[in-house]
Amino acid sequence: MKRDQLSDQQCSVARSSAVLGDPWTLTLLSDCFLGVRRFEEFQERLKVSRTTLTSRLKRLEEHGILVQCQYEQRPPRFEYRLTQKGKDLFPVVSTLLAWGDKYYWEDATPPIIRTHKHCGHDFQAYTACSECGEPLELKDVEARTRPDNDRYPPVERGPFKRGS
Amino acid sequence: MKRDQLSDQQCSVARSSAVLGDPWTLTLLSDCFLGVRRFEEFQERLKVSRTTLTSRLKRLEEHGILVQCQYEQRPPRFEYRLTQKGKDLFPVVSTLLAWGDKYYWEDATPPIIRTHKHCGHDFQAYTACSECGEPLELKDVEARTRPDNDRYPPVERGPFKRGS
DNA sequence: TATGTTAGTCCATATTCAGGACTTACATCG
DNA sequence: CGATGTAAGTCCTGAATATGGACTAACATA
Repeated sequence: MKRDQLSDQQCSVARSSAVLGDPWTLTLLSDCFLGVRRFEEFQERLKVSRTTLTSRLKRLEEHGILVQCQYEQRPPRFEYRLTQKGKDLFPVVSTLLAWGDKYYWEDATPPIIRTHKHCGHDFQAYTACSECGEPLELKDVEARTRPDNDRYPPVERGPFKRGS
Repeated sequence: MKRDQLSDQQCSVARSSAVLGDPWTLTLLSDCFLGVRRFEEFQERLKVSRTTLTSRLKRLEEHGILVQCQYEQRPPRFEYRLTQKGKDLFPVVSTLLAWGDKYYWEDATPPIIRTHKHCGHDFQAYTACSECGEPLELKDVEARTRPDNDRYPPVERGPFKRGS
């Protein structure tokens, strides 16, 4: 299967991955959340080739995650901004960052520190249940596929069982 | 820059992306959380080429996210299981899934439904602040880079400002 | 006029991927 | 005994994608 066919799968992770699933896109989005908006700035920070950057920005635009805005008339200049759909990726990037901080910096201070203005503390993101607000743990989650989902049938052994 | 050099960057998202940032890896992990463990089963569900699957499994193993366990002596057969580091990716996959459910299924029933055994309800994941427990919102977060982080200097315009 | 800036495009080479055939090491069926 | 089946891969070839650097357009500034 090719990457763009992933968009047609009966699985939200597969569809999301078709758009976000490459190393530059995720890092690029992380930069968006830090306020980066311009081509040259992305290129300098990511150190990705200009062709690849162009294609990633285009894909994110096609999928409605970024919009190109003109910020100068003459000469015509554009920048990229997050749409609401893009802003809604904030939790994804935040949890990815939290995981990276945990496993790639361990006890050291991570390279980017974030403060929650609401409570005034430096924080990490964690994930919780929308219904009861408790932190989400793998062992408390039971997944089932919708009956008509023949593309991703349930696993025989049953999800989340048998130790490691 | 090449993908594996991302692992050396002063940015947790970049490092995480170096390992997870491709469409198959994320979908593969999602299947791991559904209980999938065997080569043939991954291959059949993901419909990815066998060579690519082999390389992804190898990478996840090298990074300590999966371990290969022998589940049968004769003939020797192996399966892949999540380590603790791998299980800690559950929030990442969960938020990615929540985003996909929101934007690719809108009001329809998403293809995979998850129940929180703790409270008994079907749920979606949301992300919160580790210090005060409030749901995390982009506008409440202020990010700063560690002073000695010359690789990812702060953005001039300041993070998270100026509307869209 | 010369140089600089921003947002790209173009091109040659290098790397990676898809899809299918093949392999190894056994178990089972007739 | 020989044929077929199964799981977990490897090997191969052609196709697609990425890299890095040069180049371009459309202006602004010195």
